[in-house]
Amino acid sequence: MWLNYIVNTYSFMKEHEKNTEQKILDAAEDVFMIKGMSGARMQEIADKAGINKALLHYYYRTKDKLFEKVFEKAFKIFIPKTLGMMSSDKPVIEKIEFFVNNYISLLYKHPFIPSFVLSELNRNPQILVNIFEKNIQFTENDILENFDKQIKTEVEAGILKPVDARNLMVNIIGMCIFPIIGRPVIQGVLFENNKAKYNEFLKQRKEFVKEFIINSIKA
Amino acid sequence: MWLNYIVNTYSFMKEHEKNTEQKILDAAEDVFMIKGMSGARMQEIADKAGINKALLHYYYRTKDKLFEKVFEKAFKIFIPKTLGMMSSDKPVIEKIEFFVNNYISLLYKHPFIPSFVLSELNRNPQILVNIFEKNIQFTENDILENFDKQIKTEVEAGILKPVDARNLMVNIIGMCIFPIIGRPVIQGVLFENNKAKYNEFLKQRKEFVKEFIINSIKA
DNA sequence: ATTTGATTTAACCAATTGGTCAAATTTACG
DNA sequence: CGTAAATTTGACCAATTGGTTAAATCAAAT
Repeated sequence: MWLNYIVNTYSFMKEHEKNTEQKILDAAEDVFMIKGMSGARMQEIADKAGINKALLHYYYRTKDKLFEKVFEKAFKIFIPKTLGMMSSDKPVIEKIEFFVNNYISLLYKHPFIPSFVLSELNRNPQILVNIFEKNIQFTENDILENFDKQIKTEVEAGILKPVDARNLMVNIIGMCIFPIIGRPVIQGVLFENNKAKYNEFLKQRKEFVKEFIINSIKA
Repeated sequence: MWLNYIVNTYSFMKEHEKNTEQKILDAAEDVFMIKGMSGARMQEIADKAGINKALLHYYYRTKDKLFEKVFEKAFKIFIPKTLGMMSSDKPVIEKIEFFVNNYISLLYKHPFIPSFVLSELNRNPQILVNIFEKNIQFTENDILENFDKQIKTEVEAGILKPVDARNLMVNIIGMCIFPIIGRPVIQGVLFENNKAKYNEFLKQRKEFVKEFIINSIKA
């Protein structure tokens, strides 16, 4: 359709109106996210995109290249946003409240990404190195260093108990991410496989986690 | 070798002394754990076990049956032990200290199981239902209910702040498990991909996590 | 209308994969 | 020993998989 180049500019367009490249990427995301790299089939991606398998290879030459695109997109949704949530000049407690709110919302919006990214990364940690090489200057170390100093300042000001920044970060992310990654186990073992109960559980997590952290580190 | 049935009884035996069935199971564990169900190759398992591929199918008829055995073993190492650590009549704080110590040790001993189990479970949650059907009466609900009551008692006794048992469990497990599941990201982003620094980090986690939890829930 | 370049398709291919089978070898046992 | 059962092997197969190719279609500029 010759109108494509106009229509494609807008996000309210429906499936058949998108250009092929985007349709492929969306389909690939769906399939890779659930089946993983080795479980995904090029034919299934083609079917879901409503195109021919040869066309898939016309746009993204190999499975690996397509996978790389999908993985990198998923990875970039999380890591930079995660670190971004930590960089502001709010006091630590407020920063943590902000972080937990936004991070859990992000997880709720993309529930399949964490399991996908972490399991593929466990299977092939080399992917990370490639991403690092491509995106030369990640400022994550500055952010961490900054957070560390801020904590120390507030400890001396008598606002916080002494606490290691890295350990704290791992605690926070672990508490947020585990209910998502471990959904099948949690829903099965803790909630008798009741989907509604699990969702209800998720809804009250934000408040519980925030209170739990603050109780622990407030002086 | 006709001595096999004697030799195999003991655990100090070397690879070539084990019986074929066990050699296969060990090899399958190695391969499935790292490559996952769809990434694993029967040929690789056979090679690693030092046997013929046909022999693999002689002992475990299909890939699915072999996978099921490996998965169930991995799953059973964690879930029952995890719940077991919660069932004692120690006071809550002591119970949590005991749990964190033992759970992190367990994770340290089997670092590939959590990622393997959770990612396969995310890809096919049905597996859980099958396991539940096989092992009819899991007593996890009693244990949870018990833990909940115990907390309420200690809250009324002024020992603990009010805290929901399920949320607390998810927090504890999340904090313990995330450093293992997220190893590539943590090592890469937090520790400049330095293996030694990551290991050092793991070593001090027990103390940090215990203190973090207790600080949070102690009245 | 013709040409040019980008897009799309159907048919095909070589390699891999899970799985089988009949024959050979080894083990257990009378 | 001899023989029956269990174990092990090499050769093989059908299906699947990622990927290719040449031809067809389409959009747009001359």
